[in-house]
Amino acid sequence: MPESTAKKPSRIQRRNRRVILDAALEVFSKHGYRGATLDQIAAEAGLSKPNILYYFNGKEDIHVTLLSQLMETWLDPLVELDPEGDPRREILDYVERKLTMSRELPRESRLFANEILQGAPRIEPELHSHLKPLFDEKCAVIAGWVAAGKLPPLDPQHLIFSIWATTQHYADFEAQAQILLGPETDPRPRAQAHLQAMFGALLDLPEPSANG
Amino acid sequence: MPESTAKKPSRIQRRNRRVILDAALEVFSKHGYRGATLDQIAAEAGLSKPNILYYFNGKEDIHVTLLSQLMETWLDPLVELDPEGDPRREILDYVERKLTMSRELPRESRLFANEILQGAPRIEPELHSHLKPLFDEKCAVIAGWVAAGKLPPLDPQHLIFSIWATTQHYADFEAQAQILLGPETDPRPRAQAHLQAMFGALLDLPEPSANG
DNA sequence: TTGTTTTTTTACCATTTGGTAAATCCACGA
DNA sequence: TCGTGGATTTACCAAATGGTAAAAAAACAA
Repeated sequence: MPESTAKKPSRIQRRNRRVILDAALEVFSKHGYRGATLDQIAAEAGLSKPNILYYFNGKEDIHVTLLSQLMETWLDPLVELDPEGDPRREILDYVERKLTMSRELPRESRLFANEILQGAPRIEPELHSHLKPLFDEKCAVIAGWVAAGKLPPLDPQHLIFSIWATTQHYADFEAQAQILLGPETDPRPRAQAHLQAMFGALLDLPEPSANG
Repeated sequence: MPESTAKKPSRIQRRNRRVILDAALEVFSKHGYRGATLDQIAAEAGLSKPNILYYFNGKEDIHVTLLSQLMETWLDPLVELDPEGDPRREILDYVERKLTMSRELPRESRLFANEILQGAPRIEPELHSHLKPLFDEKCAVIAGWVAAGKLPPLDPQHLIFSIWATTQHYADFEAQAQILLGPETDPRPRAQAHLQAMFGALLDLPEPSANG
């Protein structure tokens, strides 16, 4: 049992665990936790089912491992939001990073969406320990910008929700977008323009009046 | 078999089909299609499993029936967007209707989100026949407003996507919002203010300059 | 090469799950 | 009240699914 003891994992172990997690990401993100089967994951990974269970303690273990590993990547764009930077620039760049991520990591986005949709039963601890502190921290940063008059009055929490919702939408609801826009082209270039305009408008300070 | 022939459904049939569909909405929206079981639906409905299969041809039949019935309700807020109304007012009212719907019909929102996330396998025909024509029609309306100078230049398709994303977010990602904001209060009143400010800013016509 | 450890396969198992057949119950009109 | 058709339950089943035991194979250190 490679994972019970804390020994050094062999090359084969590292490779196969990676292969399994990648296959599981593919399958879980497409069918959700209960919709995914170990047989599908095994087929996708090119391994037998018992072999998969040699590397992981079970279906849930794979799922939790995936979500935990993903958390860091997932939060990274928000981590990069710099309290010292220009507020408007920082937020608009954050929007762009999140949109880029929805293009480059759509499976991860759908995996998270699936998990949250079902009430976050398996990832709730991670949300409390990782997401919430970061969220609170960055909300405070934005609130500070507002208080300093560098941004118009706005609600930091719901601003961030809006950024998450609008950017992840292009990964999570891709099937709908393809039906409505056609499957040919990636809608994200136009989405990028639209989102920059929308959040840009929200973040615009009113022209300081001459008599102020 | 009550549903094979097109006879008048009895009072019992109407009641039980309604009870089953409501139970199925509860279960499907919570666990997704494959995560939901007929036993769960039966328990929720207070009927036996074979009795459920007496009223519906199978699990998929229940799911498809649910989605089809929901489609009308779901599209209603967009149907009401009036080409003759004031553009800004119409769109902001649409945002409010969608947000209200995410509060009053969160199960429906999650049911759709689940289905789209998995690639819309069972609802795709409905999306083509119902959603797409309406979407195209209303995009044309908004594009007309833009062309008439009643709205600033904007992308109708992505505007609608943003409205969907931001409003449905409060139903679909409720678990996350509860962790980040606390489970006590409904975030939607503040969301309403935020979204009105955000879309309001986007829809604002620049003050016509004096020399223009 | 040989002995040992890690990895993989083969052959299963118990449970869950969607679904069915047939018997039974029950509402209701004549 | 009785008969009939609709409604419900009981007793199942076959397939799918998560998981295990143990043998076989491969990798590797000596």
